[in-house]
Amino acid sequence: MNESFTIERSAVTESTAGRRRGDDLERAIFEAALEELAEVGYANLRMEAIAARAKAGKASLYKRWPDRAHLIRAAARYMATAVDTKFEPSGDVRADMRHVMLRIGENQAGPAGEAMRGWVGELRATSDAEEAEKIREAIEQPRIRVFAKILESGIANGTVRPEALHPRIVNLAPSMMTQHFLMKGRPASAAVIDEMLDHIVMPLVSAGR
Amino acid sequence: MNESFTIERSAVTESTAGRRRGDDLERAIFEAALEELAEVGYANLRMEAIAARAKAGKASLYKRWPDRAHLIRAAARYMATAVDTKFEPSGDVRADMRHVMLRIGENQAGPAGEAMRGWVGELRATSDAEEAEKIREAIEQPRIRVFAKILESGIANGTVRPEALHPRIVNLAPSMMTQHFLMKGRPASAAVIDEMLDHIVMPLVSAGR
Amino acid sequence: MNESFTIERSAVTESTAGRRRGDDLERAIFEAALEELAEVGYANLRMEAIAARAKAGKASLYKRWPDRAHLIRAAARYMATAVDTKFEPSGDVRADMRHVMLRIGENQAGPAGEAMRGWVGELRATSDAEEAEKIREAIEQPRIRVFAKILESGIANGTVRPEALHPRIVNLAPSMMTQHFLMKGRPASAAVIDEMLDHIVMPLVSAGR
Amino acid sequence: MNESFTIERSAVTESTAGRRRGDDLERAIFEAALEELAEVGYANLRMEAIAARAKAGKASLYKRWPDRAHLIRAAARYMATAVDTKFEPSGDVRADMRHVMLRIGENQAGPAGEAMRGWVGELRATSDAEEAEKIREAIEQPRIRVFAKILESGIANGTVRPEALHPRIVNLAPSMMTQHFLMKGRPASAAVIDEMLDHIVMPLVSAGR
DNA sequence: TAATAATCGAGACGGTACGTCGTGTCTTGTC
DNA sequence: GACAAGACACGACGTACCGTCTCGATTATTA
Repeated sequence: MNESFTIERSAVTESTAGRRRGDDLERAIFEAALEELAEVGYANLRMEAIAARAKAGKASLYKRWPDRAHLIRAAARYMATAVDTKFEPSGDVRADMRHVMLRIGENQAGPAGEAMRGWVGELRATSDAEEAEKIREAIEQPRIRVFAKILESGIANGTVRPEALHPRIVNLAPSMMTQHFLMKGRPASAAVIDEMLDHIVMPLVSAGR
Repeated sequence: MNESFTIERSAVTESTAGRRRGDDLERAIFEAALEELAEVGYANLRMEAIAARAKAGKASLYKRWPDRAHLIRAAARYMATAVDTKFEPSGDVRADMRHVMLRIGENQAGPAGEAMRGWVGELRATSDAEEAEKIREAIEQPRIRVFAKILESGIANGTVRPEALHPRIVNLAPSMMTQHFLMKGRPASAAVIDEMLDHIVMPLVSAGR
Repeated sequence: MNESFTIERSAVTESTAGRRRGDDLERAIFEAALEELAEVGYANLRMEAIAARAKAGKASLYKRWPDRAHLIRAAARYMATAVDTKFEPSGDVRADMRHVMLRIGENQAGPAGEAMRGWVGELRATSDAEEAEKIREAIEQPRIRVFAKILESGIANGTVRPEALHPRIVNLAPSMMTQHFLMKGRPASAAVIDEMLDHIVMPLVSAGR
Repeated sequence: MNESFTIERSAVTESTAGRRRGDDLERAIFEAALEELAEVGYANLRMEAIAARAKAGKASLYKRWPDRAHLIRAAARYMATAVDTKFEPSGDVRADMRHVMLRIGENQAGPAGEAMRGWVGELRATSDAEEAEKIREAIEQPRIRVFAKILESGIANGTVRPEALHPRIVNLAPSMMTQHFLMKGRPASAAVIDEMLDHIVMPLVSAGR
């Protein structure tokens, strides 16, 4: 699981001795929250456990975020900045998509997956629709951009038909990954991803049939 | 929201005067649970509120189901028996799919949607995978059957290519409905359904391209 | 502890096979109640435990007595009929008193003691004063009579002064037994009884000082 | 009923604004418990009612005392510190005893009486005998000391015989008060106290017969 | 002797209080 | 002044027992 960022950051944190403040403290809380999330899942997440693991007071948590939901969303955003890095298409559309989908799966297996699960569980039509929309876009937009780039490279070399750039199609692969993860409790395996590509995505986007 | 079944059943229930027992009581609890679910959502659901609305003791709830999750799953199953009735394809594949997808959306707007949201929120890779699989199949199977029937009717009249019966494709439309509902907080509108059909589903299943 | 009456009566009960009714059942409940009382004490007494031990339904208990308190009072009365038998004074006032006080102590060590403890615990100035008075008299009267008889025999042979028949003095010895049992949790030992007699009771009642 | 200490203390409590903690809170709970005790009696005492009256959470009660019994014992000790103040004998033994016995009666009519009733009701030979002994001594010792002082003053002026200092005799008057209160549900009246003194206590302790 | 009524055992039920746990607020003392 | 620690008010949890009620089985009474 995403151990990498934890180690990397904690090195920074521990360099500052004594009592942490401001951003330093915030980072420590995020990492504690994400570790808890990965260990016990959103449904069993306790604010007290996060505070204890971060060696922080509960007040320091509630000063920054009004409740568990907001804290986890912020933690998810914090993590996303480190994870969703660049991706350069190779030209082989199927291989590129497969690669990105596998990476999405790895991400879902970590705290990010649990964060999304919790977010979904508390979402309602009556909730603050605007904020929900923002968060959803924050999750989807980077992925859409990556898949759009892949498709554009395919259009450029003639393997993808131009109409495939329709947003509904561009978003199809990550949507299927999300749906699989939420409903089955674990990310799609490589075999399942292959099926998705061969029976759904590639037939839809391929040029010259 | 699904008031129909409530009225229908309470007629049966109230015919038996005095203290409710066994199935009578179970029905009353289910209906109270579903009403609460629709009103406050899974995240704000309280066992005490269900018991109070059902005019039952908490012990009567805990005697039957070990926790909130089991109760809601059972309530969802109870509801499903009344809702997922037959559907006869007309031969017009797109119209039939559109009709069923709209009905799925209506269903998601009621307690069934909140039940699924709660179920998803508590699902984890480490949870009892077997039971989760059973429940998921109980949700998906009836829908798969309906969509398979629609596609078969299309194959019969030559509007659908035979390869479209692949499970991954058959399950595509309901999956997109689920994904939309979970991530956006409300069911897909008619316009969105039209886009799904025109850009994703119909191109994939249509014969003679 | 008072096993004797239990064995004696259960012989009668078991002679009647099948389902018990009426007085037979009532006796079985009393004995179950007294056994429970001796085992767990009044504070931990459960109606369900009594019913279970008596192999009776709870309704059979509540049909006869409105609550735990009434049941235990009735059980105590039932037991008293067997225990408070006659006593013939020997003429030796101190020895007679000592003997009766020891018997009171034995009685307190059994279910009767727990019954009294429970009765005391629930007594209040605002409670039904009339019934409380009746019960208290039912407990005290037989004892008063015994001690009065002892003192009368002492007056007859000149070892006791006639003024000792004042009710407050007659009741003194059993009162001290009761007080000791309630406050110390166990009946007065023989040594304590000797002290009571030598320092309190005998000096008060003895003639010719 | 002992309103005096309530007012006196609450003045201290209310001086500190905001949320109460530590001893402040403890005092508030004690006073709430004693008021409840006086109103509904030990048998009908509910932890939730005490918490509500003290405007405290149940957890704050259970953090300090494991159960109702311990809380009430602590409350009784708290109250005793304010009540069992000094008493200086006048030399008139009968008048002094009468005065102290009347004060004991007043005390029994308040929450202290209900506390003792509850304590007695839960006492058993099998219970923690050591703690029970401690509590009993805490109740009796101050009284014994007062009565011993009275008797000593009588010995000094020749109205009391020296042998009257035997513990069993010294404790006799308060024991009779306790026994009367427990068995009759209300403290001994002045008339009853006079009888106790004239027929039991004074004859036993008076010198020169 | 069979039918009928009463009583019983078993235990489900609605309700209340329990003792525990987690939330979000607030206070204290430390850095 | 921001922080760690944790006490606090609140409220839901899941459990235990109360006193009521329902059910079918057993027993006594009447036909």
